[in-house]
Amino acid sequence: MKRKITLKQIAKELDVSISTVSKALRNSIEISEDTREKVQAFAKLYNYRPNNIALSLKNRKTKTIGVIIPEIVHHFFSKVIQGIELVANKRGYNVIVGLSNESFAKEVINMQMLANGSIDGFILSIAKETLQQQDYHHFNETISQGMPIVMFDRVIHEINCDKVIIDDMKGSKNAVDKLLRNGCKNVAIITTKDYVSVGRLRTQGYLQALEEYKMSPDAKLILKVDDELVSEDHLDSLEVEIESLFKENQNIDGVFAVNELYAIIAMKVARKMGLKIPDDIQFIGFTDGVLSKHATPSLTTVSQHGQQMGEKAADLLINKLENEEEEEFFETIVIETNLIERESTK
Amino acid sequence: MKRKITLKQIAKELDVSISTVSKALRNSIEISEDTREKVQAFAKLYNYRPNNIALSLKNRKTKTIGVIIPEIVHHFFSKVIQGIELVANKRGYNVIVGLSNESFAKEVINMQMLANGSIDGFILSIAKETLQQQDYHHFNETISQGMPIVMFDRVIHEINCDKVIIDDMKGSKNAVDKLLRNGCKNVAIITTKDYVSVGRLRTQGYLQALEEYKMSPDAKLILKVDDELVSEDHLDSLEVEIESLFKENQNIDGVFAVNELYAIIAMKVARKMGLKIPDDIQFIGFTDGVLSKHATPSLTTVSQHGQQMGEKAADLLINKLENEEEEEFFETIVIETNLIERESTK
DNA sequence: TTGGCGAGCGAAAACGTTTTCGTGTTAAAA
DNA sequence: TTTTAACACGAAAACGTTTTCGCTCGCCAA
Repeated sequence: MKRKITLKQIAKELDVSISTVSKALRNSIEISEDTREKVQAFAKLYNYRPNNIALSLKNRKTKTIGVIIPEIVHHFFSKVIQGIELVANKRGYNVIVGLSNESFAKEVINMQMLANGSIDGFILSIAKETLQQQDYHHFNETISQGMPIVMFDRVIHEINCDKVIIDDMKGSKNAVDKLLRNGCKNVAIITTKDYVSVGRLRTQGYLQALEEYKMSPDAKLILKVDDELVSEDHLDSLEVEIESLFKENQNIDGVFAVNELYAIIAMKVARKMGLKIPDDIQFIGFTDGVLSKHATPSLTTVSQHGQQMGEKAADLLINKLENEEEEEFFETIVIETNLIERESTK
Repeated sequence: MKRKITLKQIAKELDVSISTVSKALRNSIEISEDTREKVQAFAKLYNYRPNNIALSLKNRKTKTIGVIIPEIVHHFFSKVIQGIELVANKRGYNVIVGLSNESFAKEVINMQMLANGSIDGFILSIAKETLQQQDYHHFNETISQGMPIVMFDRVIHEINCDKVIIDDMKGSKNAVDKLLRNGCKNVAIITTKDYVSVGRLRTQGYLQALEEYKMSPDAKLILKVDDELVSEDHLDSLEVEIESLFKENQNIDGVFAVNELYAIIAMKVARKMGLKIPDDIQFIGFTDGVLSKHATPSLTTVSQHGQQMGEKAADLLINKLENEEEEEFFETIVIETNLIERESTK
């Protein structure tokens, strides 16, 4: 149960000064070859590694980035983390995660826990509650204290920081386009309440596509789901809502859903009602995940490239961290979406 | 772009010593009420928070736990992280994640990165490659340096540390039991190569169940999948293998798979071959996830309670960290599995 | 007057590094 | 012999805390 060995102990054992040991280990030419070899051999024997915390304190940087996401049991977010971790590790950084659980309070607390020196910068996606309350003081405070932030997916454009997003509007427009091109005459959308920015944008894309096809939107075909319903197991009521949407609008022959779960559930309802997919009705979901790929029929989706978003975000952050130039220049990277065609569309 | 304020700066501004500021902020009775109030007001104004790194260095503990898992884009592992994060935060700890990607080298490197003072202890699940190579020196070294480890799910019993596991054998025995009770006469198993301990144990449970029903196992009904095939998109060959399993053994009327993906794919193949689920053939998978719940038909599974595993592991680790008693006493907690019955069984 | 005591505060060490700036020794140059 | 330069190394500061110990008052009792 020996503690980790330190420079001081090595110095004592070898009867030299701490500085000499430090320099010897870093191969300084100041130190004679003799001493260098002796020290290095000893250090190797005892498996010496510099204490990270001490280095962090000295260098005033931790080589760690903090990631705060709304939830982790979620294909998209875990893909993003995978991407972040990939480039972070490649560039010598660690990743520390915090979950907000979509709660404003937890987001604030988590940021405070990390902002006190534990990390060099943040990568985050904003909690729904924060979006709803529109209280962004914690972001601004963090930034004004000199800690860079990169936001992804759910961002606030008014905040001065780097961002990585997808073109939600274009992505969903393309999807709806596809349905219309495939001959759908009555395309419904299953979306979220408007305060979730991505939901709003995806709805706009839907409307744009219709407009381009000279079709006027029908309010009855727009289902705005209250998020409370999606919390884990309250999906039954969502099924009911979708079922009544279908029953009251028998002419629906295409459905675009703003996430894969909604789409999968809608497909289930349709099948239960005896509809044939994709002959009677076609489906496209947003956010490609494991469900879409392995459902039957497999679901055509708009891929968000979560991992790529994570990689870009990490690169953006680390670039900022390692550029001392302080140029107050913020980028917004837009990741291209693409449509992955599967069995749920013709 | 002001830096975070430090004790030293406060001391200078108020023309007192650093010690006075520190004591005043911690409400020491050594300091007069006057001074205390003055200091606290100033600190509040400038939003002072003690620097975490400095505290870590001084206290020789970081209040951070390191988690190393094979992959994160995986329902089970992300559930575990969620559990870890939940109790860690509740008890004042942060969580820093490393991904091994099932690679021995990455596991070792990640552990080294973190073991140099960044964290107080590890929670981990072992990479497949490590299990295969049976090289565990990095675990033993870490432990002998006084850093506690808690292993979960994929563990090595020979290593002296706390563990959180499920009773894989019992879980799968129960599942196969269920199939046999439901009238299945020829139950196949889709499992992994034996070096993955959980795969091996689950296979044993399958054999036990058969034995109890006085049925002799049939080697042709045991499909050991090579993991290479499961890497992302090489699932086609898995489908082919399963298809030939079914074709060559037309009498199969029950399938037990050691993870949900295998089960889902097997169901797909069965359906393609015109079999009715659960009338002609019944399915049970191990590891409950999002796929099982939303597949059609939904899949009966053995739930592993990932979140609970994470919570237990975190509690175990933090207890050890906060108990100075050094009693060299290691626990193994076994989480009960339970069968979640859905549409894929009668 | 002296001694003692408590209140209020500061100096300094410690955590483990890195780095700057000496300093002493030796060998070469003058 | 004296000066100089190179060489090899050590002392100390710094990063931001907390905490122990000691110091200086002022006051009270003897």
